[in-house]
Amino acid sequence: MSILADVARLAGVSKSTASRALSGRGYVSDETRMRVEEAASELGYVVSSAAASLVTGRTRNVAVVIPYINRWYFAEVLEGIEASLIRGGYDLTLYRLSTDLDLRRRVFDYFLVRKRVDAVISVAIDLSPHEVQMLQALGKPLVGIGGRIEGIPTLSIDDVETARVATEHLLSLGHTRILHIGGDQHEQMDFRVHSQRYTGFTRALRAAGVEAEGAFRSAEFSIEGGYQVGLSVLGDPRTRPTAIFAGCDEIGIGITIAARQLGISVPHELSIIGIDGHPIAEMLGLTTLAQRPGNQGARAVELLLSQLEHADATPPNEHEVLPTELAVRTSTAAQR
Amino acid sequence: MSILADVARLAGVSKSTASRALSGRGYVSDETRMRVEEAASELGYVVSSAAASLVTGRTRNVAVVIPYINRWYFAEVLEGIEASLIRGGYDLTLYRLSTDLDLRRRVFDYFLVRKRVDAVISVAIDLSPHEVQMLQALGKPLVGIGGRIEGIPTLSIDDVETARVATEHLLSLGHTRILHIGGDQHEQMDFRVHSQRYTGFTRALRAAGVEAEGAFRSAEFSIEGGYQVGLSVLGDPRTRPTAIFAGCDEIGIGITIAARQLGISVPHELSIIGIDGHPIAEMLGLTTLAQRPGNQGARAVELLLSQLEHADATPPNEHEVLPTELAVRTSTAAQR
DNA sequence: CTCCCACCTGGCACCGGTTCCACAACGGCG
DNA sequence: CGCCGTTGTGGAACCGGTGCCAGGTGGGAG
Repeated sequence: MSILADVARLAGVSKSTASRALSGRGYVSDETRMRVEEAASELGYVVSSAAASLVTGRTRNVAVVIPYINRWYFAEVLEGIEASLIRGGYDLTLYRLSTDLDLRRRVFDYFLVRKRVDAVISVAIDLSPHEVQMLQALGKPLVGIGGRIEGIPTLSIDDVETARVATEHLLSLGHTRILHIGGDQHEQMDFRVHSQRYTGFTRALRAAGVEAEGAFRSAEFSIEGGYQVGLSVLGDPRTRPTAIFAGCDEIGIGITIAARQLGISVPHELSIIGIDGHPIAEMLGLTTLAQRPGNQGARAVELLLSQLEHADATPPNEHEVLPTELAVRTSTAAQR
Repeated sequence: MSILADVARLAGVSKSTASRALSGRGYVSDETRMRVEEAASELGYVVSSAAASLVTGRTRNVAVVIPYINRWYFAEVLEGIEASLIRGGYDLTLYRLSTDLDLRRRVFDYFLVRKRVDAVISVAIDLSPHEVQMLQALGKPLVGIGGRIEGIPTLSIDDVETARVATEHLLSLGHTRILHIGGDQHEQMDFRVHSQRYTGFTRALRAAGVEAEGAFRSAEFSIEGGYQVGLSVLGDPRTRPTAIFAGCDEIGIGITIAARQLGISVPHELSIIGIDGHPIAEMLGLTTLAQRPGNQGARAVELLLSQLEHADATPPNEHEVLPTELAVRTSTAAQR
């Protein structure tokens, strides 16, 4: 394991010149630079990032805190973040925060706070003012994905509006017996995504003069969750809705599978719409309001790096609303 | 941002005593330790991991290189790794290696090699001897998941045997027109998982005296991939197989959906078996050979940490075979 | 011709911990 | 009573880079 001093010696220059040559900062003649580079590659030299970050205070490492990995939306966001960071020469340190509050505290108090990371991206986690303040006190830029957080730049889709548009699509097809199968209001994710989508749903119904009472069933935010609730809800033809607005595509997919299993024809007997843009939704012809989680991740990195690269620019502590697009496929049709 | 010297001053002790008190190494009187701890928490002190790892040479950070995030098996492995690492007080730095060879080189040459990580877990990536040697030369313990790698401890299921058992299950039910829908042999993942499962398949057929010629179709390793190939393969009732061995549960799920769509009754007209233990497989009643990817990740961490914690123990450069368990559900039945 | 500036290089202090070593106090044992 | 081992503490040398500053060149402007 060779160190900078070895490289300098082999190249016949001083440590500082070797450092300049390799990092590209400051004046070095082309000839010297080449000699140093040669020496470095001959010795298989690589900088010690610990030493570098000790003196510069920068680690070129970004933390991502995220509640799930094995769910489509989160995995997509993560992939988007990872790809962008690596392209920018940054490492990505992953913290999965479960519902374990104790772990959450540990991650914040112990892991994030050590000067290991330059910045933090939090996905679908509603940071408390105290957590935000703590990270900001450390001078760490912070970007949130999935909902608003006071005082830091965040980005997300407009959940209320997206749900409203989805519901309106069903209403415009003449449906009035519409059921919303969404996430549990109590065990919801941090940003109240569930209740926001529910709000959009009821808002659309009310605007159309349709009764919202009893038009909601909760399900786990997964294909299995949608499937189970789908089976139970679609079983009785007398109480069966003519259209379902699923809180996410995974639920919608589960419902679709349940409907097929029960011999309920989609869209003739039942219309289904979801939110997300999941590839399986496309495969099944599920109408949806598509978002691009990968792009959200990439955008978050972009915001972060711009803060990191020129610290002068005051951070745009704004909430950025990302678009969703209605993709009408074959799971929704006019009410017969 | 307070540093150790501040804490020492506030506690009225020297830097070295403060360091000992906080790290728990060496002699410190209980009373002094308490004073130091108090001072530290009063100042909100946290160690600079850069400074610490500069002198100790340990970073308490493990790299994970993985080809996918948004696939069930990989996400499960990743979750298992993450949970175990955080419990052991280690950070996890994530590198997603796509098929981009250039990126792969960069990750190895540039990212992994900087003294940022203490160890590396490689998931479903067949490291070249050169890559192994490079990491070992840096003294970094290395564990592989998903297949054998010469010279380092690895763990995986026995793909050949698992596929053989799956096929045998179909054979034992009296099926002879069995199709294997698996991954593309050419575009396969690194460990030749696809060809190994194919080998197990043909081996079982041969042992039963069944012709293997033409009994294979390739699909993308995903639900959509299985669905598409399923549609094309199941369309013509005259050439339709009576049983399908899917290369993974995701393919099996896709085939199941395709079969339902075509009105083919499972298991009466078609038996389907997969490999993995995907939750949707369970939901659909898909018979499978279940593995526990999360446990594989946890086990890998265990191997790694034992190497890290007591460097004396020579690494057990062995391949550990993890079990798969036949879970017979409702997608397989005797040939009529 | 002088002055200034852009270019190039080396010396050295520093980042913030860890750890080795020296030293001191104290108790137990022969 | 002297010696030794255990315990407790402080001083100082690191770890391996970065970057400031000083010093030295050479060329163009005044």
